[in-house]
Amino acid sequence: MSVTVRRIAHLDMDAFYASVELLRYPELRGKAVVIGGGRNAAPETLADGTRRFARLKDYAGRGVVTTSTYEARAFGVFSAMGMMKAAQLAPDAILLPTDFDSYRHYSRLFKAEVAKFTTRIEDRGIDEIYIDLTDLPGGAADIGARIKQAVRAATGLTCSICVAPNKLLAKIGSELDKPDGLTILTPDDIPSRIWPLAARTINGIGPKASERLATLGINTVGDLAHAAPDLLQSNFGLKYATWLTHVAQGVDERPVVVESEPKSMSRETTFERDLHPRHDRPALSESFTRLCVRVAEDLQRKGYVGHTIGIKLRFDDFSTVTRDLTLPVATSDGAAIRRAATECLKRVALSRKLRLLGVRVSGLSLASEQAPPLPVQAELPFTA
DNA sequence: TCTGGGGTCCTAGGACCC
DNA sequence: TCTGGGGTCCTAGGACCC
Repeated sequence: MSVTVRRIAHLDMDAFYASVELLRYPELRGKAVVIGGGRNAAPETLADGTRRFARLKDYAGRGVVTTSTYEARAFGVFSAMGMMKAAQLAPDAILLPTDFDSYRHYSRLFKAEVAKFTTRIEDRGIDEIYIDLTDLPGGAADIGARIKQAVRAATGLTCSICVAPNKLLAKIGSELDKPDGLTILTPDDIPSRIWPLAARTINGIGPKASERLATLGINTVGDLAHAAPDLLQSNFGLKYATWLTHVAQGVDERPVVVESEPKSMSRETTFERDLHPRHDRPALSESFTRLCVRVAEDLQRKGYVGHTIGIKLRFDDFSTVTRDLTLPVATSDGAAIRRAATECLKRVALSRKLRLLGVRVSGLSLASEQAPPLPVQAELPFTA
């Protein structure tokens, strides 16, 4: 019996959004730069051709940091942090608005470059991919170096790559030598390079699970590797406990998934101020319609219909509720989505101000593969 | 000066069907 | 007259990821 050892790479662009912005504004290289917030953060070009940038301390609003440069991270400013909190830590950091069109452009560029090596690529979002190198000739370090070089030549951007026997280890490894890293991990490296890391660094162990683990005295991956299976099972359930045991040993059999279909599409918005369900009804109603229209446009543009319509509400105390309704026929029509979403809305007690409103369509299928509508069934009379 | 927006997957109870 | 079991769909919530 022979088992093929896979060679899986994880490629992660370094501080991706911030790095794209530095291509456009090279004068910001070496400075603390934070990406986030809205239109008003756009730099202004002065009469002498120099640009004036907004500062983090000028920001007011409810946004979060999307990305920051390594210089800004030195101040403790990281992704997902509230902008107002970030402004306290680094008031003089440069603030730039997010420009998703640019990031998508560079995302396509780097993925196209990697696709010249192999099409065995799993898309993991705008700035990272898994690559199955198993069938490529040559050494892992050599292939990794050539991919990095190609990405850099095509985009001017650096990335970090790890080649490992599976996705779990490759993902962890790509963080180990960031930025511009190239890491090779083998099973022999697990005790020395993986076990010292915080359990939280494993993809799938989030804030809740790591906190729970900490109460059990499990802080590192090594602690997890040596934990009693019974202890894990009684705290996390059989399925998650089994998974924890495997990942601590570096075991992960998940394949690189090259193609997948979307399961849901949604649009949501956080209001600049909390809205009162009655007093602000016109504004809420307009926002609600707009979300339905936008999600309908998304579906139509991508050629999907969905048969479950859902809403999401977040209240001023940050509590969140969802409601959904499954329709007999899948749709991508804005008015139909709005009608179903309105039915969902009727099932929520609106006793608090609203912070967020969202609309989601799930149970997607390709519009082109839809069954033709059923003929209208003649109503059968009751027979005596 | 708390906490975005777009997703996936899992769990769990109840309805409903065979 | 006392209580099957398996399967799937629907709904709500939550953890987690980028």
